[in-house]
Amino acid sequence: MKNLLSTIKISVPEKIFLKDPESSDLGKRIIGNSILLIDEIGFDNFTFKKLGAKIGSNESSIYRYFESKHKLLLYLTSWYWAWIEYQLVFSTSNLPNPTEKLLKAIEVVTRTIKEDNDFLHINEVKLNQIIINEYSKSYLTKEVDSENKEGYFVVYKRLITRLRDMILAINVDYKYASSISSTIVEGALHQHFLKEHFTSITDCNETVTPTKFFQELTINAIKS
Amino acid sequence: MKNLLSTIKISVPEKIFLKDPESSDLGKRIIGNSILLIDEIGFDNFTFKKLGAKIGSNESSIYRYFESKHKLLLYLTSWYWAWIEYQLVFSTSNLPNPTEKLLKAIEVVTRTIKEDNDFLHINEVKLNQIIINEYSKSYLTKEVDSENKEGYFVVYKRLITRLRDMILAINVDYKYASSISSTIVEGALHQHFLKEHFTSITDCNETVTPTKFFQELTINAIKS
DNA sequence: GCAAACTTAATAGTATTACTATCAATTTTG
DNA sequence: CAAAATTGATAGTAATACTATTAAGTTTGC
Repeated sequence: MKNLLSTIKISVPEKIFLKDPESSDLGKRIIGNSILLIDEIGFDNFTFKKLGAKIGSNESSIYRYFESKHKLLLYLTSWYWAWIEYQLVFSTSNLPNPTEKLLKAIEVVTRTIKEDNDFLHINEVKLNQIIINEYSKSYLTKEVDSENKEGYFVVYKRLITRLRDMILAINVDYKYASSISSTIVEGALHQHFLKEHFTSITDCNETVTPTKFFQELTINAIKS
Repeated sequence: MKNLLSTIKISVPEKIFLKDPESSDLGKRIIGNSILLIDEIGFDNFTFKKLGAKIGSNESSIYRYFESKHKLLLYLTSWYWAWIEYQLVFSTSNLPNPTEKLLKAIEVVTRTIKEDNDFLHINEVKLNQIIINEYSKSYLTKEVDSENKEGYFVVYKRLITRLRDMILAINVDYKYASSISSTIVEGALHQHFLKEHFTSITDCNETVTPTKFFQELTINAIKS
């Protein structure tokens, strides 16, 4: 994965940022260090002032890239889902068997991220933690409908749609292909959260993975 | 449901509040109007100052009931899940068939709340909307582990556990009874959110319910 | 019936947040 | 090399999320 990915650029909807953080050194430091800082203190406690201090830059400079910390979160989440989408497309493209394809796709969207080496300035392991802990906050807002119209959630929706199409390729008559796809992606994040904080209401742990759970669940759902 | 429920008191963990809001007229107005206000402007924009203005009382008086707006959200969510738990126990208690019991339980935890009349000062329809839009924010915090230890999430966890036991009563060998239970409850909230805001990634709408989706999903999962 | 205890309201104050605006210094580029 | 763009520094604002104090009103217990 390493070499291939490092040559492509993950594409995030342009309206999310004021100035593309990939276009400068400061921009990359903003992205790279915001991941470290949000992972460390949580999105609620995260401020541009603290980030400025961490990267030896000024609050006002960061505001030239993102108009708010909410937009920065939208950037990070879009980047993450675009990265997952790339892996999904890449790792399923040469599988001829539709069921194998689906199982692989479920693995890609539900697995724990264990290594970070694809992109120099981005720690994918910590970004994955941020997605688990903060993703819901990006859409659970009063502005969700207008932001959805602006296209801030296209990447996420496209990922769910790809998964749905793989399910329909196995069984066109399954009535809940969209709902099960959104349940797999959101549900996997939730199971990862539960195994870290509410162990009594999940079966997932170091040995039992959300991947296995959702693979079985999906196969049983669509094959009957 | 009406008469029976209005005579009982929904019990919320005591540590959540400084002074029991059920114990005074002001307390009830705080609860009742916070539901209306949070539903109207969203939890992020909600402040005790605005609530004070709405109920013709003072910010500082509200702080004597709850030490923060976060604690108030924990109160509302605990109250909601305790209310759902009551309905679950009550409406399944006299069903002899374990599968019928489970299907009824899934219905109770996934259905849309349509009427509010059980409790005088609480609008259950709007409270349900708050749970859909804000529940995740109550636990997606850096304080989740210490607050979990304090018992702030016991009601929710007990509800999931009850559902799990009904699944195990049908099939003791099903390996993911806890995970599917937590997926049903969290997933249903998510599907309700999607049908309001991201219609392209759900099959649920006015005619297709999350209830039917999760009932089928669960039956297929545990019976194979 | 009245004092003590408690509850509520009003006011003021604090540190922090989430920005915006301005201007100067530095770097890039055409 | 001059113009344009980028960054840094400083200052300022309205709002947030509280805490503290005091006074007025209400409830209660003997």
